[in-house]
Amino acid sequence: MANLDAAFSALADPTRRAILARLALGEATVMELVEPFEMTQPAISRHLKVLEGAGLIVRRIEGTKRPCRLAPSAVAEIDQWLGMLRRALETNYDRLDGVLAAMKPEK
Amino acid sequence: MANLDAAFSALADPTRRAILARLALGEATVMELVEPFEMTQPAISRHLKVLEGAGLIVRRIEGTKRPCRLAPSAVAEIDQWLGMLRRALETNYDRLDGVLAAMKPEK
DNA sequence: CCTTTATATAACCTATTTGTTATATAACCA
DNA sequence: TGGTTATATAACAAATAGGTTATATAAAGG
Repeated sequence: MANLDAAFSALADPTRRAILARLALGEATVMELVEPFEMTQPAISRHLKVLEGAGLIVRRIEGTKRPCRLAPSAVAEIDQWLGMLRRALETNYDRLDGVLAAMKPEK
Repeated sequence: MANLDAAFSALADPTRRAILARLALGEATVMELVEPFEMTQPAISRHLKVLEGAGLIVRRIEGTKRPCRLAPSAVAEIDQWLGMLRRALETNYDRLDGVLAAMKPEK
């Protein structure tokens, strides 16, 4: 699952998560994404490359601009993997509940 | 959200995801976790430290052993953040559906 | 006690990440 | 056509990650 590597790794950076949060509000150009950060344009361009590589965003070409927006594919894959963890945790909790329930009468 | 940094970053490594998948089946000691990998024990110990730091696992002390198991906290936080993305994507899709629906009659 | 077993830590190396500045490209506009 | 705007890329530095081997620690077991 090389894609999960890229997706989780992309999400590990707070700047990139902030970019995704911004894109959740709608499409934005590179300069619009640069504006809120205290960071140079090349730095943001590279973050965008990482996000695109991870399948988290897609870009159109519109004259000299490259508007970005969220892509659905990667999120689904991440959700699926986390689902495994979530189910395991629920199971463990159920088991723990069982243990606690069994202990109660003895007390 | 420094915790999300650590959690996503921890999940970005395939060895660590494999460890979590193993722990989803139940508690395991360090040596039990080392066994399936072609990697030294110190390497796995460090992966465990990263997972613990991210709040993804917890450890007991049992004599000389340190059995690990999944911890719930971090997964919930990740889910919450991804939920934001998920909702945004659904909204965009709805919007796209609307656009397509509006286009149909014109064709 | 001494040895073995389970785990952690230190020192080290290499590759990758993340920022920078400088520069290239390519569309737009006057 | 010549200047401006939007974006990408290259070259570089500093920090971090992820592995190794060697060694420390501490409980277990003869």
